[in-house]
Amino acid sequence: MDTATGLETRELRYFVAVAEELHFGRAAERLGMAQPPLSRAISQLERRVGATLLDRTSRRVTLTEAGRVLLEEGRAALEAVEAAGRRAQRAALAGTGQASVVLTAKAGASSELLAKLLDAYAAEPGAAAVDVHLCGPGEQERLLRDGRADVALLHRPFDATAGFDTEDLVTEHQVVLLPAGHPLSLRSEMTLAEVADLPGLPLPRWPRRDGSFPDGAGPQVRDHTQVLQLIALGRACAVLPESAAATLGRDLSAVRVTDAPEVTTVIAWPAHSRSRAVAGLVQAALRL
Amino acid sequence: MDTATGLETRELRYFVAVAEELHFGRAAERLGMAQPPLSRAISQLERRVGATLLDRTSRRVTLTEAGRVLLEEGRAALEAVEAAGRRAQRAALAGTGQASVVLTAKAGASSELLAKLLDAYAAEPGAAAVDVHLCGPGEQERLLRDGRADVALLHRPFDATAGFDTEDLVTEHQVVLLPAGHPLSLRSEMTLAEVADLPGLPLPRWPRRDGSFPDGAGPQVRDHTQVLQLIALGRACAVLPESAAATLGRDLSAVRVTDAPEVTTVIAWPAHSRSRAVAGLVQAALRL
DNA sequence: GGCACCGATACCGTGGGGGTATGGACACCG
DNA sequence: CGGTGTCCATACCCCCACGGTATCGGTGCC
Repeated sequence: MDTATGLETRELRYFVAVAEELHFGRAAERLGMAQPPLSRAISQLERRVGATLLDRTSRRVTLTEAGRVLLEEGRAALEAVEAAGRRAQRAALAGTGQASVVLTAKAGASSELLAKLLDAYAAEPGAAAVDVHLCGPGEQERLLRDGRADVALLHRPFDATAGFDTEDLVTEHQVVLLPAGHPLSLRSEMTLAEVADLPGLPLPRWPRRDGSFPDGAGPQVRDHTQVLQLIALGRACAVLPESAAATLGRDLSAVRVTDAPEVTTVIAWPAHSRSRAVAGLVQAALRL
Repeated sequence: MDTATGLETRELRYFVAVAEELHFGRAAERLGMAQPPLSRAISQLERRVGATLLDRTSRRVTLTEAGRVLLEEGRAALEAVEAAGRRAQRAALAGTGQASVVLTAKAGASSELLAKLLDAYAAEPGAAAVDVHLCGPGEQERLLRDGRADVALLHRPFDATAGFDTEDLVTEHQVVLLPAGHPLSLRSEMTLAEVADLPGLPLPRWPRRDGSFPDGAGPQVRDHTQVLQLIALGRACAVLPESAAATLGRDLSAVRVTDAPEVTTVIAWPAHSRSRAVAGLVQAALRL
C-alpha cells in the first residue's frame, strides 16, 4: 500500500478534463487532441493508481468514488504545480527590478486599508515593489493558490481562507446602502429581513465561482463600483461592510444592519510561504 | 507574464534532486539515470520557466533566487501530486471493505484521548474503518501532506499546523518526569532552568526533521517509550504534557513545570478535504 | 432492425527522453 | 606552468510512448 504512484501532471490534466466533461470526445477536443489517445491515457492512469476512476458505458460516463477523490485532489495538485512555476518565474523577474510581490484585493473593498498598508510597507527599509491585482469576488483565492498572487486581502466569512495562513486586521459591522433621500435612509438600524423586502430595491446578484449567476430579481453585478452606481440610480440596494460606505458621495446613504454577520478583513498568504517580502507586508499590516 | 508554465512532475522531481544535491552527478545517480539527460532536462525546465534556476560552474552549483523558490514550491507541489494519487488509491480500497481513513498520531502521546476518540467515532452510525498510523515526532505533518494519512492528532506548539484546518481539543500544562524516589520528585513545581540543571539527568535529544540529532549531552531518542524507559533507568528526565504522565507506573514521578509552554492537542486535516469520514472524526473529537 | 453515438482497439509515425562518447572549463598538484 | 582529475555541456543515436487515423463493438433510440 505504500506504492509511490508517480503521476505525471499531463495525466492529471487529462483526467480532470474528462472528469469535468464526463465525455471523452468533448474532453479530447478541449485538450486539443484526438479521443483515442485520451482513452488510453486514462486507462494507463487507472492502472497506475490501481483503481477504476470512471465507470463508462457507451452512453454515459460517471465518476467512481476514487475518481471523485482524484478530481478534487488532482485539481489542488495541478494548482500547486502551476503555482511553483509561476512563483519561480516571478522570483527571477524580481531581480531585474520588476515587481516582486503580487497582492490581490477585491476591487472596491477595503481600499482605504489597502492604501495605508501600501504606504506603511513602502516606508520600510528594503521594501520590495508591490504589484496590486484587483479582481472580482472569489477570484483571489484562486490567484493565491495557483501562484499568480503572493498575498491577499480577504473578507471573512465571504472568502474561503482554508489552507492559507491568515492574520485578522479589522472587524466591522455591515450597513445597507440606499439611494440618498430614500424614506428609510433616516432609520438608525434595520434587519436583513427588512432589507430583503425593500420595494423596488432588490439585492444585486454576484457571480458564483464558475461565473454563472444565481436566479433572482436583482441586477447582475461583477464589481463593487457597479453596485454603487446601481444604488445611486435607485435600482438596487446592497449590504456591505462599513468601510465600503466610508467614502460614499452625496447620492448614497447607509443604515446599520443589526443582524448581518460581522465582516473581518484578513491578510492571507500560502501556508508554506517563506518569502521575506510577504512577511514584511504582513508585519506592516499588523502595525496599522 | 500570464504564461501557463505547464511543468511536468518528472521535471520537478529532477530539479528537486539537483537542487538538494547541488551536484548533477550525484543527483543523476540518485534518480537512477545518467548525468547528460539530467543536464538537458534542467535546461529545458529553465527555458520553460523562463529563468535560470542554477548557477553552475564546473566546480560549484548554486541556487538562484528563482531556484530557491522553485525548490520550496516544487516540493509542496510534488507532495500534493503524491497525495492525490494515494488518496484516490485508498478511496478505491475503501469500497472493498478495507480501511478508508488513516489517522496518524505521535506514538505514546495523547493515547487516552485517541482511544476515546476511536470509541466515540466507531459508535456513530455509518462510521468508516479507521486505520491508526503511529509515528515519530514531526512525521505526521508529512504523512498528511503526501496523502498517506487523512487526519492527524498534532501538538501545538511542537508540530507545524500551517496549511491544515484544525480544531483545538485539549490544552494542558507540562510536567517533568523524574525517576521515582528522586529527591526533587517531592517538589510541587519546578522551572525549566531547574530542569536543565538536574545533575546526571540530561534532557533527551529528539531527531530533527531530516533525521539528524542536535548536539548535546542527553541520550538520543526517537520514541516516547524510549524516553520513559530511560527515565525509569535514572538516565534522563523529560518535560512532557501532563497526559503523557497520566499512566505512569511506580518507577516514575511527575512535577509540574511552571514556565514551560502549554501544549494544545489539535485534530488536523488537509484544508481542502471534503471527506465525510474525516468530518465525522472531527465531530466526534469535538464532542469528547 | 437500422442508425447514430461513443468509447475501446489496432496500427503507425514521430518527437523526445534516455543512453554513450566526448568536449571544454576549472581547480589542484607537482 | 603543464598535467591531471573533476564536473557540467554538447553531440549523436536509439527506442519508447505519445498522439494521430481507421475501425470495431456496444448501446440507446426512432
